[in-house]
Amino acid sequence: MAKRVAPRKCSVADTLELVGDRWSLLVVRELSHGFHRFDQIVYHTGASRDILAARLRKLEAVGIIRRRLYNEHPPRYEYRLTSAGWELCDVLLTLMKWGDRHLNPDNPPLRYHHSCGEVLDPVVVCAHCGGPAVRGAHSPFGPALAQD
Amino acid sequence: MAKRVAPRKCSVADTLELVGDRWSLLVVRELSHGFHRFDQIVYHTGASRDILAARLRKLEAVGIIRRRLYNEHPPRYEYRLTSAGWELCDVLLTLMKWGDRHLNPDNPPLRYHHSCGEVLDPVVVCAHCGGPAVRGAHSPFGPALAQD
DNA sequence: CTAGTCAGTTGGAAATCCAAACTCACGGGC
DNA sequence: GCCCGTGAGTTTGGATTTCCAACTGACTAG
Repeated sequence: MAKRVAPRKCSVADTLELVGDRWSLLVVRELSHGFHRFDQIVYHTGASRDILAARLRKLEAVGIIRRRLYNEHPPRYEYRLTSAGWELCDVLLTLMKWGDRHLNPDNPPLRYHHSCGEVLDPVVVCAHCGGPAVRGAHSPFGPALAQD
Repeated sequence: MAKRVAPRKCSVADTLELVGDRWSLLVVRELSHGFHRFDQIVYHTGASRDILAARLRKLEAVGIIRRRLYNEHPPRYEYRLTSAGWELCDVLLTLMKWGDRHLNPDNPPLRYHHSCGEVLDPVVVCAHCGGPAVRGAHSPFGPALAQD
């Protein structure tokens, strides 16, 4: 009997397994902005405290954040992005750009200065030629497509 | 009495409101790969049929996909990305890249040829200077930060 | 006439989410 | 000593969402 479903094994799915919920990426956003404490993250994201506690555990378990004791007696922890966590900021930037274009076209709620002096306009390009990634991407290949 | 929470208004949060669940971005992935039909999407994503139906409605309502009748009697629909939907592929590429690096470092399950002839290596850069976006991004500004 | 296709819908159990209250260990003011 | 405030959680009880399998309805192929 044939399998009913065969979810495609792919890195997008694998990554979403870790951060594809309502709050995880917002946690990364807050940490990247320098808010490291539990109550600050609750305040700025709107997540409920129990869910946030669970997400912090999960993100720590998979190596996206690291818990740091900043006070003994009583033990108080704060959270920091690991290098893997910082790399998720690329994802945040593309999400932000999409939202700026399609949901807040008139005044983006948040922008960054870039080290070049301009306001950052993040684009995804091919590392080899510098051309737009999506428009030039074609003919996907790899094990994830073999199963069709 | 001070408000207990004040979720930051930002495009990342707004975008996640639309696609920040377990299945929506996988739907976009499948559509971008040329799978447009309900059963194909069920098969390749693993989403349950009722949830998928609900997500397709939502994605259509917000303008990420478009429903197209391809057969009358019985009415059969297929789904296509709108231009806004295609732009989400940038998000998929950054998610894929992160997953390739951190979850599937040995053999990425999926790659793309790029129009330049190389295998696509997507990077997020500043549109003005071409430098890495994240490393050079600093001093965020805008209404989303005013509330702190 | 039977089996298969296909885009959903339905029903019920299981998991998850949420807001608010509570806990525990402190520090400070009086 | 006693009360209040801070801060990172945990508990609670109820609402919501998700999951899964089975079902529907209108066809088509053999």
